[in-house]
Amino acid sequence: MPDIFKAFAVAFSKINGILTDMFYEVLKKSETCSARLGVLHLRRGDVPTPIFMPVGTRASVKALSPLELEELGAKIILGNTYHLFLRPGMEIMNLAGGLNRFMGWERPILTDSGGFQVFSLATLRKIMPDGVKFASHIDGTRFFLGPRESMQIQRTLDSDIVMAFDECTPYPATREQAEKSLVLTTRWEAMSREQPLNDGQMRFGIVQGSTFDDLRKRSATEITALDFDGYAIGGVSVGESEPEMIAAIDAAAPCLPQDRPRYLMGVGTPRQIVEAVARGVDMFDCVMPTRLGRHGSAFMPNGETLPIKAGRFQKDFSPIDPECGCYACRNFTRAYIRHLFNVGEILGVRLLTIHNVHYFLNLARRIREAIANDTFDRLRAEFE
RNA sequence: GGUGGGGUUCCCGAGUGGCUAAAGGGGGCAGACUGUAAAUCUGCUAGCGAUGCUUUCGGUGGUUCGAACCCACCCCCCACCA
Repeated sequence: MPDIFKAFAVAFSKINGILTDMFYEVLKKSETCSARLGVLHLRRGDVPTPIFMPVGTRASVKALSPLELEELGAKIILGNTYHLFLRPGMEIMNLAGGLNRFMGWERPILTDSGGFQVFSLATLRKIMPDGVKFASHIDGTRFFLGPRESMQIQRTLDSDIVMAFDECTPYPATREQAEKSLVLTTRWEAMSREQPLNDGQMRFGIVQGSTFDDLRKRSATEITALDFDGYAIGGVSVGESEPEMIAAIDAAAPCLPQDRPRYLMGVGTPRQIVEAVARGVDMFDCVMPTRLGRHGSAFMPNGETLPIKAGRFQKDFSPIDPECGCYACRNFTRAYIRHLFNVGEILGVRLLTIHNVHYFLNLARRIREAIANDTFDRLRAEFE
C-alpha cells in the first residue's frame, strides 16, 4: 500500500476512534490474514497492540521490579482479584490507594476477575447461582466471590482493565457441561456488566464454550450483546490441544466486534501467540516466561526452550541467545547462569526471567513491526 | 605403641543373617509447566541377550541352605591416650 494511503488509513482509523470512545484504535489491518495493529488508550498510558502482558498475580511480576519491567518495555501487566483479595486484602489495598500505588507500577494494569481460580482451585470451591464459595487455599477460610464481589474488588484495586467474572470451563468438558457453564458465565457477566466501576476503568467480557464451535459462537454473540469495552476468549490453555485452541479462536473471533480489542486469556507459546494474532487477537498474557524462567528454561529464537540447568552447559561460555539484546544475554554466560541455578542463587532466576519476559515482549514488538511492514506472514512462517 | 570408633552403590549416609541391587539426602540425567496453591513437580540413576541372570557393601579366607550383616587375619581412616 502506498504511503499516502497508509497515512489516510491511519488518519481514518483515528477519526473512527474519536467517533467511538477513543479507547481502542485499529491502525492497520493485514491484507493476508486477520492480524491487526492497534493501540489501547488507557488512563495510565497507551498500549500498542498486539501486546503481551506479563503476569503479576500477587502484585508482583515474580522476580522483577517495576523498574526492570519498564526497561524491558512492558506496557501493561496483570494482577489477580482472588489472590489480592486474600492478601493483602481490601482494607490495605484501600489504604494504599489502589494496586498501582501499592506496588509502585505507574503504567496500566489489567486485573483478572478470579474466574480462572474457579478452574484452578476447583477442589476448594463450590459453584452457586450468584458466584462461588471458596475455601482459601492459604488457610481454608470461607469466602464468597461472585460477579458483584469481583467488580467491587477490582474497583478497589482501581485497575485499568477489569475482567468480568466468569467460570473458566474445565477441559475436557462434555457438551452438556460446556453449555451449562456457558449459560452460567453469560449470567454472571451480565451481572458484572451492571456493577459500577471507577471513571476510566475499561471492562472486558469473556467468551466460553469449551471445544464446541457452536457454543463458542453462541457465547461470543451473547457476550457481545452485553456491550463490553473489549472481549476475551477464555477457557483456553486449560489442557486442550493446540488445534483445539486454534479452533476455539476461529469459532469465536469472527463473532466479536471489529472495533473492540480481543484478548486471548492465558496464552501461550510463541507459536500460539503468532497464530492467534493471525486470527485477529490483540492481547495476551501468560505465566510461561516467568514460570519457565524460575524453573530453568530459557526461550530461544525459534520459540523452543533451552534447559539451562543441563550439565552440557557447564563449560558453555556463550550467552543464552547470542542474538538477544536483553541484559542477561548481553552480560552473562550459560555456564554462569547454570551455576547460579546449580547453587540456588536467586540471581539465576532473575536473569532467566528477564530474558524470557524480554523474549515475549520483543515477540510482540516484532509482530507489530511485521504487521506495519506487511511482513507478518514471513514472521509467522518462522514459528511453523 | 595403647584404647576406642569406622571403611556401604558417583558423594554423604541408613542398614547387623533371608522381606537388600540395598532406606533417605545430594549430585547427575530426562520430562512437565499456558487468565500462577508452582524459585515447583514427576520419573530414572550397578550391568545384561532383562517376568530372569550376573556383579556389588575395604581385601582374603571361613561359618551357614543362605552373609553388607557372624568369625579369623590383613590393609586403610578417625578420635583420644602415651
